[in-house]
Amino acid sequence: MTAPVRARSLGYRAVKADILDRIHQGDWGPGTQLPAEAEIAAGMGISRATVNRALQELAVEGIVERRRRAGTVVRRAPIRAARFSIPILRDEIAATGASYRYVLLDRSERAAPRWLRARLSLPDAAPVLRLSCLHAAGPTPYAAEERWISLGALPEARGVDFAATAPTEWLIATVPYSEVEVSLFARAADPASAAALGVPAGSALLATERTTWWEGRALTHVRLTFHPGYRLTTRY
Amino acid sequence: MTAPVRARSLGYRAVKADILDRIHQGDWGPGTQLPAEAEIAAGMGISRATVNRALQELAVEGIVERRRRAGTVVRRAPIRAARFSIPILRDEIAATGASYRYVLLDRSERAAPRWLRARLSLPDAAPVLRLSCLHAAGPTPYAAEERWISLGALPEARGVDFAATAPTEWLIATVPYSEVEVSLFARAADPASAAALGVPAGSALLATERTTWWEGRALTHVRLTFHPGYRLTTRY
DNA sequence: CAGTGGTCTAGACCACCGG
DNA sequence: CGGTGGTCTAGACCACTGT
Repeated sequence: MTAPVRARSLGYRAVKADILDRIHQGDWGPGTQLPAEAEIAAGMGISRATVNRALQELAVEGIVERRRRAGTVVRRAPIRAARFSIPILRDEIAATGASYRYVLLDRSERAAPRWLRARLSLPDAAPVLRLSCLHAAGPTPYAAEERWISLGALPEARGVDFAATAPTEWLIATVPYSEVEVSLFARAADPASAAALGVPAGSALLATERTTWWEGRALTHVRLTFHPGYRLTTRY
Repeated sequence: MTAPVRARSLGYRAVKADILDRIHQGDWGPGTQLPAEAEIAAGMGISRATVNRALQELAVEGIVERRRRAGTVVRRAPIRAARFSIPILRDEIAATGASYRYVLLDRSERAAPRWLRARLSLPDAAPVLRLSCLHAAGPTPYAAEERWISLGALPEARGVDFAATAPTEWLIATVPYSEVEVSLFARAADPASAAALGVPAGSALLATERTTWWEGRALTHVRLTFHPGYRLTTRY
């Protein structure tokens, strides 16, 4: 008297929802081996390709694990991979309804410090452009940006008016697709960031660092330090 | 004399790589409209379904944007959605090569405080189990866990020996699939966390909070506070 | 070796939406 | 309206891997 899989005939989304329902309701508990694609397809009166797409998405989402010959198995420990979007600040601030404000606080050209040379694989005394900026939601500081641009890789940055254009936006327009490493961590506000954000020095703040390469060559490194109370949130 | 798209005949991955190459190398810059699926397929001598799969993945990754009738367009600002994995601590620590150590620091049953009732939609005076735990990599503290379990939803938690089993692992075994909200933020170490982690109070630490529901009912809420220097990193 | 998922194909119909 | 992507189908061959 087990209920057959309902063929709602709404396509692969329905198939996926059906299977997910069974898993959620314990019908197919962790470790359970699912019927083969062909079997599910036959049972629902649909094509195998449709079942495949549904199962493949469930695999990507970490709900099931699939191996040739071994079949499809419900994962015992769901993969805890959360997807946090790291949007362009302008968009993120605009999405809150506040007006986006950008201020260039400082600009200087200098030789790359050692840690940066190590990070970007730059030669000794490589010239870099250092920018210090503030992104704000109306009157409220939102994030402080410390940006380093390799002038060896991007000499045209010398001629750019970063008081008018935020570095991120210039970079997106100049080198839109590139390889990126992002990391996320907590830091105590240093005096400069604290002043920019209007918080006491030493405050615990969320920060991200992003290094960008293009064709294997390091272009830029940036640290964003967010206002207190900033959170990244996601559901799944 | 433009080079035709190479039909490497290695399947949709090759198609995707081809298209991605063109985008990376500026051949198809931001805002460019790509040929229609049928056109690309014909040009490469392959099936439209294969092209579709390649383009669909590029859309999911935020490289291109697709709309019916309007076609496929290279995004001007790539979506910077980074995927950070939030693994089970035991696995994360084991992956570093250190031995995983778990300690139950405190356990008590009490009425849920107001903030927790709000968070979990609990009635007044709802009983909860509060656990305080430490996860360590060998001798080094790794993360402090403050866990709240709704005893209305999970009364069987009363009988569990959390000195032997970490709450996460018991929960995964008990309610493996559920709805989760995760958030990530920075906080100054309170005295208890600071003591557990062996750092000065007030240190800036990365923390996550996770609330878990099952069939619309809140089960548990946990805050993990990580050791100083903890980073989440991802590449794309 | 045999069963399973991975992928491709050729064709089809539909939903959407810009001109 | 007509072109585009979204999806399904039926069939096929292949790659992998447990038994």
